[in-house]
Amino acid sequence: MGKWVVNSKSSWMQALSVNPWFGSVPLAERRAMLAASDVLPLRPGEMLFRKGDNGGGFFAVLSGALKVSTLGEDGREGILSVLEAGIWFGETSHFDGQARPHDVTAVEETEVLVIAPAAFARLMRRNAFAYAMAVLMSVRTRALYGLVEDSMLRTTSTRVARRLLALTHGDATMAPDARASVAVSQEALAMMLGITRQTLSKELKVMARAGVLSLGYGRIEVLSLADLELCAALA
Amino acid sequence: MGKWVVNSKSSWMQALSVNPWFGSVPLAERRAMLAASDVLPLRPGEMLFRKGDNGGGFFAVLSGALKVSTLGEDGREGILSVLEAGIWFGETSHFDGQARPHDVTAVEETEVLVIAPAAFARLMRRNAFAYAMAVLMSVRTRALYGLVEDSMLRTTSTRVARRLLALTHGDATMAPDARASVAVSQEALAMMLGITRQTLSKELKVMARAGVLSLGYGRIEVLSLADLELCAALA
DNA sequence: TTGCAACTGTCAAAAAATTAACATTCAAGG
DNA sequence: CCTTGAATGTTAATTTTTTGACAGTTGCAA
Repeated sequence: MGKWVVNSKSSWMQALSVNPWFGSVPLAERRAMLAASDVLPLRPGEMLFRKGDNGGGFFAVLSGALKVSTLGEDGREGILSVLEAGIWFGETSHFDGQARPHDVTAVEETEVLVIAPAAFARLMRRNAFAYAMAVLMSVRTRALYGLVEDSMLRTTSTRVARRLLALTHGDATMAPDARASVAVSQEALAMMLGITRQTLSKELKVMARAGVLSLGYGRIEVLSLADLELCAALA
Repeated sequence: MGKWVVNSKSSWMQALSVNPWFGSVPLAERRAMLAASDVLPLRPGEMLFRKGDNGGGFFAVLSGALKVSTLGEDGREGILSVLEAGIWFGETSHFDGQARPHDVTAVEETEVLVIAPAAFARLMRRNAFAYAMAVLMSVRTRALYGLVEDSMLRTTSTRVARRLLALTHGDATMAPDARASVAVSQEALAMMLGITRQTLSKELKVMARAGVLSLGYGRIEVLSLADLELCAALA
């Protein structure tokens, strides 16, 4: 393995370790993970895997972004989450042996780190890695419970605010600091919430008029994080 | 440890092993789990833990049933799942160190097996146990993804059919064979779906008129499992 | 710079769910 | 056997969301 490969792998270590989960994994395991991984480039629109595919690879986003989505019988698309740099995903199928539950598609020029099933199985024999995987899944589980709760007992406006808040924090399993501007179309945000663009537009307008947000073309600026948190908390 | 305790622990082994997940855990781990556990009896309405509680115990239902629920800000209650004999639960908080995300309440006379946090941590040092926990969580994750998808891109009638189907199969993480009769009030079922009793009643009536179900007092009979599966599949 | 595709804003009609109210039916205990 | 609390059945009015339609904007690329 040449110098350059080693160099780039150590720079991934830095970049990936900003993710709180990966950063909390013991260094020895992190090194073992990177040693077992390959890089896969994806063009915008290219699918990493499809719903129903078999095989238990485990992935991390090095750069770019992907969407996790499913198509309903009627053709409507639901976006379950957006995977950004630093996020690890795809472990579920390895453990339960079932097919992949959704489509995962690059939404821009993207590089993905791949740990092949055999390498993953080998890593799982290390107790610290197995523990780390359990921790990763517990975080995912909690996030999913949140989504289920949202749909069961929160109003549309609250759910909009909560989802926006999640996007400012980087969404998905884990990620750090908040950003003021979210690059997402209203169409896409509506798909994440399982509502129509028109309904979302109306809710966003209300918050914009209240001075919480500013709406742009394909992006939403958060003017007051505190106010947004208030919107997310009240109903 | 006296003869009777040992006897009852071995009978639990039998009873608990009908759960596909627990049954698939290596026997040595199962024995270690039971050796590390205690029994906790609960009266109807008694809470095992509350949303916000701290501590990472791990539990199994020996007999009876519990509900997993949360109260919205407005006081409406959402039932996330029903835990019946053989189901293991409560592992999430152990791994992410966060507070319990919901209330868990006995709905009838219930016995719960408890593995205390310290014992759980000890078990986690065994690789086979850690692997088993990862498998358990992967199943839970998949079930949760299903719920999220349902709320995003399925019609109410389909969701009713799917939830009923889940109940006939024992619901929750895992459980075996289908039963023809589900002992649940329409009120409770509506709470599981996040809809009102009236809306549910209307949907059930439609299916009853179609000969798929028969509605009783506090129970729903599935007349044709095949037809119910059809209802669950079409929209 | 012009054309175009993608995105946002808005409206009205239709569909769906909630709220509130009330009658009826069931089953368990006295 | 009868009372009573709990559960179901049903309706009308209201609210919310969807559907479908169309005009106005934006940003990119020819």
